[in-house]
Amino acid sequence: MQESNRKRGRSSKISRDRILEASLVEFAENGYEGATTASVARRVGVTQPLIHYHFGSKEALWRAAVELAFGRMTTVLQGVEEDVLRAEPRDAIRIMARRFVYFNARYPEVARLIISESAVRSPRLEWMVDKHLRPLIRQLEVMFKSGLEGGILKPLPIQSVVFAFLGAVPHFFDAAPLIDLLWGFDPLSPEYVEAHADTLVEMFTTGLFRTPDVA
Amino acid sequence: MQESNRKRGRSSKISRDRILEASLVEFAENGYEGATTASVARRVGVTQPLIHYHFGSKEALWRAAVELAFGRMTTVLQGVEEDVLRAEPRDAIRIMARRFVYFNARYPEVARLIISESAVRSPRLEWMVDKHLRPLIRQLEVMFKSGLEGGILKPLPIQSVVFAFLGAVPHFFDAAPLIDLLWGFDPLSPEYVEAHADTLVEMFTTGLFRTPDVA
DNA sequence: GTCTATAATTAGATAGAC
DNA sequence: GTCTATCTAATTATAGAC
Repeated sequence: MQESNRKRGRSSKISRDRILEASLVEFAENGYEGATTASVARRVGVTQPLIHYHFGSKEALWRAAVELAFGRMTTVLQGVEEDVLRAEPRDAIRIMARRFVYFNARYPEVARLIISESAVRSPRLEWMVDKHLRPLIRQLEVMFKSGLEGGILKPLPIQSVVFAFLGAVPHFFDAAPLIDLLWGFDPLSPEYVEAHADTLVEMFTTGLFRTPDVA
Repeated sequence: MQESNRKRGRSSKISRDRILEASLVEFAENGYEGATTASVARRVGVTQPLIHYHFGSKEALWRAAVELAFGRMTTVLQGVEEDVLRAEPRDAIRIMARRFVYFNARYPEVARLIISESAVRSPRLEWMVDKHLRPLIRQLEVMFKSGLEGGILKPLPIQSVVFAFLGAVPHFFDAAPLIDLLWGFDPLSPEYVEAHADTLVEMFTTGLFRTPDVA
């Protein structure tokens, strides 16, 4: 730990980290094309060329931000697996879902960063999928299949289930400004995070209908 | 109807419409900041100043694209209401959900355009919410409440339910390039649209678990 | 490691010819 | 209604001082 000059506007030992952190938010909010290195620099309080000193190019900065995002996500997912082993299968799935909700509440930029790149086929998307997303999804598929074989989950196409979940969970958190305008509350505050976790678990496990209503 | 010179690369009576249509896709794919008027012009095959002739500014073009998007959405939602009146309540909800899936498969840009603006509070977002989104959400709330009072739906917080649904449905379609990279199929093709509708209706009404499993 | 200065490119927007 | 030409501001990136 080097105790030095921080919070002085300009100059700081840890400015590389702060640039990286700010870039994650910037890329998540505006997408790759919409993000600017000048805006990242302004968030941190440094000059724009400093970003090139630390990262070389805008694209390299974006890659570093993606690494940071997926690093956080896999950390959380690995923590989940231990709990899963100890729990009754149905509860294991509930625990996993809740963890994913908490993760997205804590780091709403991560899912948003991924989603912002996913509508256009680009070398960036291909790199992100090959290096980070595909392995993660394969892991999810394994867990889903064991749920199927254990007779716990209905035989539904995993691709639809996965994308429904990946769409449903983070949207509540990364649309915080929209939710504030519509209803005047902050979805990132603890009570709403908890409520969203409860609601999603209920919805995805046993549905919205009161009576089972088997067709 | 003026029958004139179309499909000639440059010059066309209906180029205003084609610019508008292309801008909707451009804004949806890249977000407002990431979108460029030059790119819209290139999509259509006209020059960039022509956009300013027809729409005045980039922001006015964006507003026109939003009007187009919400016009399509409300058209579909009004069509739903007639069916709803004729159907058994539980089926009415299923029909509505299916329609929303079909709509998003047909026009994946609409939801994406909304979502791309919803992470940052801006005058644009405020305008979109006041003029278009709030009325639509209020309509949804009315339907949700009647489902509650009819004893059909579980008493869950509507905000979480709405955003889960608004996140889950379109993501499968606007992430088509990502899905192609992961699994090699096109979610916009009819069989996958149908499968996604089936899966979402099943998930949101009676859940993913095979046995009801009431806690 | 961080700055100032600046080059090269691209953005949104206007003027004016056809 | 559409184009060419062009202005100004903003963008990524580099050079060089401290």
